[in-house]
Amino acid sequence: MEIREKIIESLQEALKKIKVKKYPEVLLERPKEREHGDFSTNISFSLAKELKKSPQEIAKRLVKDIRPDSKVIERVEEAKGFINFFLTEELLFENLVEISRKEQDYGRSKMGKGERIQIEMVSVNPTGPLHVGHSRGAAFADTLANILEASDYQVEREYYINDIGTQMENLGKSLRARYLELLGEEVAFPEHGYQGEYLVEIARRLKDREGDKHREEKIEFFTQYAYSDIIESIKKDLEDFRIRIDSWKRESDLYKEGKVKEILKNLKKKGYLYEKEGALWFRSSQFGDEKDRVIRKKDGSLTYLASDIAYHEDKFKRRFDHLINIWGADHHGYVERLQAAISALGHPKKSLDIVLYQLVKLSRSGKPVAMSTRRGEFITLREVMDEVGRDVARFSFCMRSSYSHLDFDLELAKKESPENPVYYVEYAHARISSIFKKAKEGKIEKRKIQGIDLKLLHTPEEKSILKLLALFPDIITSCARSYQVHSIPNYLREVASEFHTFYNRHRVLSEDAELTQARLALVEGVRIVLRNGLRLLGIEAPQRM
RNA sequence: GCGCCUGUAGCUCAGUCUGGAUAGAGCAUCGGAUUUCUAAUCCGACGGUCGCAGGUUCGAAUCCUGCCGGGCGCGCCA
Repeated sequence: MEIREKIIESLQEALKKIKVKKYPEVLLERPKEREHGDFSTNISFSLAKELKKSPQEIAKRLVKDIRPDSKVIERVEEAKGFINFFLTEELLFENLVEISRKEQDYGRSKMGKGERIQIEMVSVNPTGPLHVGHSRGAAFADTLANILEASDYQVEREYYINDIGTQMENLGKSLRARYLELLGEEVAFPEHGYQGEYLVEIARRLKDREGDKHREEKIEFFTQYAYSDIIESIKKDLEDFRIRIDSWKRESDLYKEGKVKEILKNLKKKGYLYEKEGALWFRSSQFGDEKDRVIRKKDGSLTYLASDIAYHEDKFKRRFDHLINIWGADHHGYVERLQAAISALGHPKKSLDIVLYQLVKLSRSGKPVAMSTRRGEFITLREVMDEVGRDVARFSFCMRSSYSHLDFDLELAKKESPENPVYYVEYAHARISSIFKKAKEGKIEKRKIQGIDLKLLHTPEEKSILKLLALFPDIITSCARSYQVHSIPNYLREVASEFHTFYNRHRVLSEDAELTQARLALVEGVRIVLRNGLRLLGIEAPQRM
């Protein structure tokens, strides 16, 4: 049981002695001031009105009735109406033992109860390489997936490939133009063509391998060729960025399997489709969308919405308990209509969550960098990895709320790299590894934690560390609840900071053999938490730097 | 014009969901610390009308309304 729950329980016991119509929810917060305890609650304020007593009075009364579980709560105090809880040392020591016992499992919880969640992530159109904007979404989604897995959800990560439509035709036309160019023919570049250098390279590879034998080939051939080449490079990029994808779903398969037709039939049967001005419309406004949407155009071709609805119905058929889509904020206009479709199909609106992330505002030395896949102006994920490194990129992209507009300056990220938070955290880990190496060299053998007198850890620095380490599971569950990840990097920074402070004031390896053992146990706890936290971010904790 | 996100220290951002105690970090700037397990470190100082104006409340960065600035989106495009 979490510490938090234990405190809440003891408070609820005391609350029973006070008669009110409705008991307010007990909310615990972490006070900013150390003297306000380890946890505090403002519950007496919410009771004040009904009881017609001052919060101070109520708090005092509650404090008297709280029977501090001596194993958890050292003491409870009333202060200006707040109730402040101070944790016992024993609890923190016990927690350290638990960290050491659970090791890589410390921080995991049973929150999800094995529920199946599918996360749709990245899903970049296969018309060009992944660029830096996509990589924020990828890093964010992958980390969120890791967090949910650590919270006992079964997660499938899926990449949805829009591999049909006008864009693919334009891609084929563009490759054909580049190929013919290389063969010395003069061709007009297609109007909506993709101008990026990568297509020239694909054309060159095609020519080098197979010469001019595709001169008369149809567009379809070039589309397929470009598609395979690009999707392979996307897979490689994701792999190198350590993004795991479990399932690749192609839009064209939905058509082949007849699922789009099926969904139209289904919607029609339910009466959610109607003809107007030669087109077929979906009554999305009935389900909260601002207006109805076209699902089949005048020319008979289907819109994206058609296959998207089919796609989501397909997801539900695959029996997930919950769906999460991670989308760039530029797609937010699409959220309502998809939610409308989900409702129309009879699924609870809550079964699909769409988490948006704001796009990265990329700059170089303060100058904005323009991004456009079609014009071929972009910084690729590959370039970011080469330039600032995978770990810096992943950490930076996850450090902020997905809702905040992230500024990412390439030069700054490089220049500041020695002071970059990710190195700060990694450095703490490397220092600890170094201590253990040194201990080994000095023939100091770390004993089992059960036989160590942890009471020797009594300095303020040691206590802060113990308290902070105890919060780790809480941080993870709150991320899992909110579908946000930025508390992880921020928490790790805090852990590293407490460790560095401790390190500068105290020695781990000393003449005092007992104290040495206790401190080795402490820094081992820090090491485990840092490593587990970094793993959630997809970053390997280094032994040395 | 409408919709979504956003505005907190010189810069980049936590905190806003669930109102609470003196609004927190990092970077930058300035000053200090090492005969010691990694100085990619530590300690200290400086720095705030929480965009503006109202409202609700015992209490507002947090909730409500209006306004202003920034980003994104708003097609029978993809």
